[in-house]
Amino acid sequence: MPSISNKPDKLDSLSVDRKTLKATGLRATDQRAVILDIILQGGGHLDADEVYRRARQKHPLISLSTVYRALRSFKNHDLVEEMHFDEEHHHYEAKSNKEHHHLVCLKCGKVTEFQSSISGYIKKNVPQAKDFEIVGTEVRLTGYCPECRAKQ
Amino acid sequence: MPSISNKPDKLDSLSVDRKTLKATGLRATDQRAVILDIILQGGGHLDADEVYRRARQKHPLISLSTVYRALRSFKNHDLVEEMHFDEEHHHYEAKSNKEHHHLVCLKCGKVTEFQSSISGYIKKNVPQAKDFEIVGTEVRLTGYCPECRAKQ
DNA sequence: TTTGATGCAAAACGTTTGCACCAAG
DNA sequence: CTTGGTGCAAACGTTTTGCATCAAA
Repeated sequence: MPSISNKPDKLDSLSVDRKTLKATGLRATDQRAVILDIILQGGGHLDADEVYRRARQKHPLISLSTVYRALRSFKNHDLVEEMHFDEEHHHYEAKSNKEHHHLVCLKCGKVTEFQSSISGYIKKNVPQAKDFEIVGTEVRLTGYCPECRAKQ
Repeated sequence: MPSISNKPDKLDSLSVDRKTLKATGLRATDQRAVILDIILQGGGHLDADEVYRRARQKHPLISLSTVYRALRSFKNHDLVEEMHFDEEHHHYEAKSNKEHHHLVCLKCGKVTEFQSSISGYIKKNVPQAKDFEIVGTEVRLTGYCPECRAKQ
């Protein structure tokens, strides 16, 4: 029987992250486990600086370049996806098997996910896409979210 | 009767550009006429540096900041659109009234346009988009173009 | 013991800005 | 004349890199 703990599953999820890292062929350092955890638990759409800010709470000595290096490494190993919601930053989210896309509010910046098989629609309806080997579909709708529309 | 010229329509297109600029409320400087011309004739998908390189051929003293300022101004006045094909640069293309999207080859970087009313499809099929006021639809398919697939 | 990961500082990158000047209106 | 546009250099914010050190395997 494992020891009793009143803490949430922080240690557990970090040890899962360690396993994920090893399984992916990366070293299971504290920093990378923390960074991976933040992205997996973080609800997606975090930019590098936000990851850095959250990571420092758990691991105060972590450096920004470690965050960048980890994110790039995770991206290359298909653990996370890099998105481009605005022109200034990259945003990162956990790789998901379900095709989903994003609505970006131009006023408040909020990002809303939705699922839709747009790539299927495109493959069926776009002749130019026939000869292309499509590996990624990024759909980004911009506009104004219900809240911002109401406020104005 | 206008004077005879064996040149192509360079002067003509530049003077059209001047008219466009004035009609838009901008000053018709040589630099801006050249920049606008490059984008209008350039087949789209140029980044700021490429515009700069081409502009220097016609107007050697032009500066990079002038290019950036012109592009921003054109964008704000809806003469051009700013696109995000990759993470590093902005790309600019002439504003078109027809909805079109892009296939980006991950190998050679070539960008292929296609037309498709994806926004219509999304408005019909995505509940989250119902309450959103959509002003822009950017679809970016990544993959490998027929040429690169053949070579490999 | 090997090699990937780290922290720091410095550099690189695309882009923007302050300023004095110029030129279109 | 007025005001928007220009060129230059310097600044900006984000991301990358060189290097010596560290620690996972």
